Amino acid sequence: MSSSDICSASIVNQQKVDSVAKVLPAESENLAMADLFKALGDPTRLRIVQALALEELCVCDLTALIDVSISAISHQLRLLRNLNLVKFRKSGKMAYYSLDDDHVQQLIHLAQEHSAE
Amino acid sequence: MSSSDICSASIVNQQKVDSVAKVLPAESENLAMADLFKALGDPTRLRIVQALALEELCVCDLTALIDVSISAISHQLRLLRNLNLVKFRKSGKMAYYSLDDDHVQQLIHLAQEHSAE
DNA sequence: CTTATATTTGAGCAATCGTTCAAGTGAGGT
DNA sequence: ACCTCACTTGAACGATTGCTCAAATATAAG
Repeated sequence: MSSSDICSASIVNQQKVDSVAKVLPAESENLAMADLFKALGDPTRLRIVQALALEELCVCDLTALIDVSISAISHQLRLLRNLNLVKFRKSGKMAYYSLDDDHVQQLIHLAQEHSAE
Repeated sequence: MSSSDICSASIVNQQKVDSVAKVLPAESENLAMADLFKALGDPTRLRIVQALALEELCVCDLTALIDVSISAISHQLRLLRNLNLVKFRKSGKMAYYSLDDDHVQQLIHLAQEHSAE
């Protein structure tokens, strides 16, 4: 994008833009927030998180609950783990997953209110 | 996925799974919630929403604020408009955009708290 | 009417995503 | 030891995404 593609300076309210730019979160924080929303932005992952918000479940239980392959569930659980949204404990052959973040339930609750409009 | 891919019934806690399945939101609601999160899950769109949460801005202002082409901003604004997250008014040649949802600011606030951990 | 400016739109393209399949790991059971 | 079961992982695939470019629209001004 070259500067000539930007609207003429007289039209852009530079003062307004500057004051907003000053308050916006830093780039790194913006990316981190987007990653969180992106994680919840897939129906399969959202279902996983919704389920784990209710009870600790093993991969097997989640597969029975969500109509997708065991492998797909496991892949998505790894992604959620990497974002620290989900934690797990091993017991024998099983892996029991549960939520690892207090904010997630509130986020889901708010989203539910929005889509109920 | 065939049924033989699912863990043996004796291991899956069917009672637990059933009770969770009963409480989970319907498929359509799940998709709507995922769409909301997905909209906020892109750094460009998140920046747009963050900026509009502070002030009403025109496409031009947003372009000056976010380093991406006018066209890209406009495309993303249409997506946000379709989800009723953003509204706009026309005044002459300009289009002034602003937030159209009260929950969005709360969502962003929660996400900020999460990523601050 | 012609020109300039702000925005929208459609096509095309590289990059990312979510899935399945097949192979691998690791803890029990026989 | 062997086999089974729960789960993980890597590769490969089609589908979706977000961008740019070019053309279209619309309003204002000369």
